[in-house]
Order: sequence, then C-alpha cells, then structure tokens
Amino acid sequence: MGRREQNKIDTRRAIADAAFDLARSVGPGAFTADQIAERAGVSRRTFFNYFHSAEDALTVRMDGFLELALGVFGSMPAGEPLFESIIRAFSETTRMEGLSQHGELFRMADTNPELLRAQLHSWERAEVLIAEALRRRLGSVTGDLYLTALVGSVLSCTKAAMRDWAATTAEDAEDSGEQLEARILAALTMLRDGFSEPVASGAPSTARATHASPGQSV
Amino acid sequence: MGRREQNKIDTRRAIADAAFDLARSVGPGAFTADQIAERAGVSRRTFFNYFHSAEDALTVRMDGFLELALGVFGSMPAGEPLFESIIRAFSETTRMEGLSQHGELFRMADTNPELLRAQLHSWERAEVLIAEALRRRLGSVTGDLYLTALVGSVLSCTKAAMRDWAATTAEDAEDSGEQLEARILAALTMLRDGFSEPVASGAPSTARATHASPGQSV
DNA sequence: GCGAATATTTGCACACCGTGCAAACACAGC
DNA sequence: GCTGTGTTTGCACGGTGTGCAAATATTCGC
Repeated sequence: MGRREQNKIDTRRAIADAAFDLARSVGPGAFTADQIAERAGVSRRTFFNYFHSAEDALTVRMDGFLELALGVFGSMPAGEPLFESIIRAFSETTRMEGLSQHGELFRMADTNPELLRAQLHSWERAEVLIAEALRRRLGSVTGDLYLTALVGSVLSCTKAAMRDWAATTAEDAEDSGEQLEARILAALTMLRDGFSEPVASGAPSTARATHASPGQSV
Repeated sequence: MGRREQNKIDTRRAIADAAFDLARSVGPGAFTADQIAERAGVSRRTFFNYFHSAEDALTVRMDGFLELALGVFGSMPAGEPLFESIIRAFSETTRMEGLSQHGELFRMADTNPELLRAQLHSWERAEVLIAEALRRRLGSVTGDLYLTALVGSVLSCTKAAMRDWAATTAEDAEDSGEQLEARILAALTMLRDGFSEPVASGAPSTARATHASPGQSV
C-alpha cells in the first residue's frame, strides 16, 4: 500500500477517533468541527474534506459494521438458503471488535437528532449496497420491489436487535457479543416466519428458535 | 378553534408550501431559509421557529401520510387479524389527496442527501408512534424486540413500495393511487409470508396475492 | 537521486445556518 | 379597554460547509 493511501486511512481514523472521544467526554452535539480537527491534528478544512459534519464522523463505526456484514454475506456459499446466509452474515458480524462502542453510539442517538439522522443515513447506504449484492446473487428473476422490501426488512430487524441490545445490555458485559447475536438471530427468525405469532418478552436468549424451517431454498 | 391556533396552522402550511414550490422550481438544496421565509411572508426567524432546516419543511407531507396511516390503523376493529389491519391501514391511506407530491419528494431525495436524511427521520418518528400504538393494542405480552422489529419491517416494506411507485409511475397518472396501493399490498403480503419465494418482477399489479392466508389471529 | 506530474492539506473568504434574547405585536379573557 | 399570555421579529453571534489558490507531500519516469 502506498504512502498516500495509508495516510488517508490514518487521517480518517484519527478524525473518527477524535470525534468519538469528544462525543464520549462532552456528549454528542456539544462540540464543534474545529475541536475535532484540533484533537485529530489536522486543519478544520481537512476535517471537512473527510466528513460533511461532526455527526458524520461518528458513523464510521456503524458503516464498518454494515460493510463487514456485507463482506461476510458475500462469502456465503451461493447454494445456501437465502435466510440462512442472511442470518449467518449478520450474526457472525457480531464477533467483530469494538462492539461496545456501537452500543454507546446507539444510545447517544437518543439525545441527538443530528446523530440519529447520520446513523439512519448510514443504514440507508448499507441498504443500497446490500440490495445490489443480493441482486447479483439472485439474478434478475426477482422483482425490484421484492428485493428492496426484503433488504429493508432485514436491516430493520437488525436495527431493532441492535437497539434492544444497546438499551438492555450493560456496556462492559462479558457476553455482550453473544447478547447481540442472539437478538439478531431472534429478530431475523421472526422475519423469516412472517411475524406469525407474538413472541413473549422479558429475558431474551432462552428458547431461541433455531429450528431450520423447511423450504427457503432460494 | 381560536385565532392563535389557526394562525399557527396557516403559517406552518404557508411555509411548507413555499418550501415545496421552491424545491419544485429551483431544485432541492438550491434555496435558502431566507427565500422560503420571504415567499411564505414571514421573517427568517419565524421560519426557524417552525422548522429546524429547509429540508425539514419538506417532510410535512410525508409526516401527514404516516400520521394518517396511524389514524386509520387506530380505527381498525381490535379483533381483526394483525396483518389485515396493517395492510388495510396503509393501503387505504393511499386514497388521501395530494399523493403525487409525495412521489416528487421521494424522487428529490435521490439527489439531495439532506432531504433524504430528513425523510428518513420522518419515517423514524412514525416508527416510534406506530410502535406505541401497537403496544397499546397488543398489550404487554409481546416482547419489545418483536414489536420494534415488526413495525420497522412494515415501514420498510411500505417505504420500498413508495420508492418503487415513485420511480416507475408517471407523476400525473390517472391510477396513481391504485398503483401505490397495489405495491403496498404486494410488499406487505411478502412480509407476512416471510419472503418465502422470490416474486417475479416486471409489470406489477397483475396476479396480486390477495389470498387471505389462515392463521394470523393475533 | 532529481525533477515533473499528481494528490492532499491548509488558510482564507464568504454566504448561510441555527439560536438566545428582548422588544414589538397579536390575541384571549375579564 | 386593560392585562396577561403567546407569537413574531430584528439583532447579534458563533458555527457550518465550500470554492479557491497557494503550499506541501507523494509518486513516477528517468
């Protein structure tokens, strides 16, 4: 990798880290682009070369999660039932590092509309990318509506799982990753089963529905 | 209704209309808050009393659609199968007036990130409201994750339907409303059936799956 | 290594944004 | 009318986001 590429990656990371540190210490929305730039050791102008706004610098991690999921999905065997691949792609992605930061960022969005919007945009971008990947996999037999509705629903369920996880799981829990994985699995299973019956709430992770239902041989 | 209330409603509408007119004539993102205010006959400061940004003034119609859907849903018989109510609530809402503007706004979002974010935020707000309504209806037997995943998926499907509709349907088509209704019905039916088999694409609206499947007696 | 070509960073300028504040104004109720 | 309350307005101010050109860093051919 050339010097140029590496420098850009480093700079981007430095800015994102500075933004996250600031958000953590003074709260989201309570700091300026200048402060981020200063802490990252770049000029204000350079900050805006990398991100459109302070909040955008906080979606790098979320983007990373979704890109990783997309990558994992791409490496699934093509013959595997569709929902199998989807579920495994997202639940395996929970084994990535730095997951607790995601929870923190999710919670921050509750008190900061701009950050929420930036995160929603991040999901939206992922939706487009995943829809494209899925189209390549399924070919042109499927309708656009089917494809986009499916991808949107999958991401909505994943989002709901992460929200629930962020809201209920202690930040430094030992089994944080497993907690998230269980919720993603649960939500996507509900989706595959058409939300047919309401699922009792309360303590999650017990009696997870893992029974691989028949059919689903897309 | 008192003078005060009526004035606020009028002002809000005047601003929203001014914003929409401007977006239509010069394009989204190509006008300032000052211009909206001037056209609406209020001061710049007053504009910001009503909306946080120029783009926010363009989500009033979308908010209206979603609030209307929520209202329709609330008036459904409580004993009706859940998906019946949901599908009817959204598809009946397509009979509202001014639907073509929604299509226009959807398309505008393709070229304007800020508008897209504002619209995503609008859907997000609706998601929260609908989840609350659903919780009141279903009681506390359902888990939070089930509820939020369901609502998110339903709205994702509706969103996908509107996107497809906005992209493929002529703005001034006579049967524009029916076109949208058919797509919403199709997408929500896919969801209810767990996206079990890929649906062939191409010309929509023929052979719509209307068969009321058994079960679903939530 | 050296210099030309190319990419990135930086400072500057500028229009615009979003909000606190207090005065002016409009409406409601008595 | 007169008073209390809610709304609009102008003003000021710090912050945002971007075009531009000069300065700086990296790459590549030689």
